Amino acid sequence: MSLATDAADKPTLYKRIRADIEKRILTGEWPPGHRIPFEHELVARYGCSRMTVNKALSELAQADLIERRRRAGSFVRRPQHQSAVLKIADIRAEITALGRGYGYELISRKLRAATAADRERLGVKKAGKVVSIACRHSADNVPFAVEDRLIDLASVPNAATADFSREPPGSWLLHHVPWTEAEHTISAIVADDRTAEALDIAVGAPCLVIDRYTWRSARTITAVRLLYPGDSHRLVARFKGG
Amino acid sequence: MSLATDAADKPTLYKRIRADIEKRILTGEWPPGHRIPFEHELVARYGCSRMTVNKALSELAQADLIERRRRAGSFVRRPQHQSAVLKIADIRAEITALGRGYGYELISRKLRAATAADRERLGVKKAGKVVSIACRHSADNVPFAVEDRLIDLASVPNAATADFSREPPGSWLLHHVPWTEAEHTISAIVADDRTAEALDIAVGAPCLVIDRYTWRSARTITAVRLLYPGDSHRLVARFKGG
DNA sequence: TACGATTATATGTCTAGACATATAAGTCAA
DNA sequence: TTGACTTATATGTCTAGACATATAATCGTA
Repeated sequence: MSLATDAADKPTLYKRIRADIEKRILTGEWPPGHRIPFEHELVARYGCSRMTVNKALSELAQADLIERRRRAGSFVRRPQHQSAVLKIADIRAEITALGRGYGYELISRKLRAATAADRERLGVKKAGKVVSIACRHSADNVPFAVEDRLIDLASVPNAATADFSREPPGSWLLHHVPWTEAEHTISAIVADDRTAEALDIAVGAPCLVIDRYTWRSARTITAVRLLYPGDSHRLVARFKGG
Repeated sequence: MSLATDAADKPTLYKRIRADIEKRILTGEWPPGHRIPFEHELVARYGCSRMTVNKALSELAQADLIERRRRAGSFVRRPQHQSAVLKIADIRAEITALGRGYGYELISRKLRAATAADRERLGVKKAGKVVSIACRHSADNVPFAVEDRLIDLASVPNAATADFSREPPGSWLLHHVPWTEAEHTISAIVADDRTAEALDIAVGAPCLVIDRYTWRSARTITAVRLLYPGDSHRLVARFKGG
């Protein structure tokens, strides 16, 4: 029988079933489109109840490894190369995680009625007030990134009185705004005069640009543009698991 | 009772429980760290069995929205701003999705014993054979990206005989290699002479660089570097759900 | 042959229990 | 006060059933 052949750390049964199937998919033994055994077959093979194999298969389905179709069975999905998880850390956390000294400097902070450009950038229609912030992050006193941010006060009223001279707006928002969705756009530019000076790099040096729009259930919260020296900063995105 | 008050499309009970909790987290009513009701409390509230609420909570845990701790309860996790889903499409699919004409051109293909540099790039120790490919993708006859790829023949032996003069190696691999993991590193550079010529842009223009390493259960499959004109190409990463 | 109705079946959801297990919290002794 | 021991409890896993439901396959009819 297949019980307890390698039960060194004794994983639970449904996890073993899940791992067994995952392995066959990973090795290519069961290629995309392959129909994996029916629940009742797995029940027979593992000698357990249907709920147990159902739990294993449900998790595989939730992780997009298999697709389940009523009456037809469960099928291996084709790999989705295009989907990767990108970890864009809070800058302060990122720098301290690297064991380097974090520095922050507020360059400007303005409270104003939203201009047409502001409204377009935030994707809102109604007029309202915004806070515009420019600041700089540094690691061991070397410029790390410059930030240009707009906060919609209609969504985050107490940002009007927050003290951004000490706390970076990203960290402040992280701790004061509950749950958010965000969209990041990544591109590359070359440094103009102002950027080059702020980042202490040469004019014409490559910069990585992250534009991030954050909202909560259709309410825009903030729009931010981050500029990093392109030759020293890298973003890592990992596909599926790990 | 709470049954069927808005059962327009009649979602199942466990899904309704999950949605209810998700909503409270999203709105901030239950902030990060908040302990959500115990299973037995939800059982009482919804008048169902524990397995049903357990299924709802398990899925929320699998989606990283909550954290479950034995004896302590289940807690709302803090939003992970840094985690975003980046969709890096197959280039051909991306271009055709834009409604533009896809063009592909093989620049060079070499089969050789892995050099020390190849081995380092692939992250393998043993000597073996590799295929080195350079090619160019274009949209409506305008250069879209240049690709520089290395395939480990120890992992993908039939890549030795694949015809990459017609089919891009990315598409070929997608259809011939079962399931993979990948890591993407995104950075910015300025175009050197060779890159500028290949992409038909000016020397010194910004380029977005994607380095992708693909493997399957610790076996390296391929390493690829993609160079895009930085001012025209953008990567979009969306955070959590949607 | 084409189409509509029927049937068989695999998954979807749910129950009312059970025992296992990690651990927060309380208890007691050094 | 501190550390070791005990206990209570919430989650983790599992069972042996049940009925619901979507749909592939079959059958019958035009």
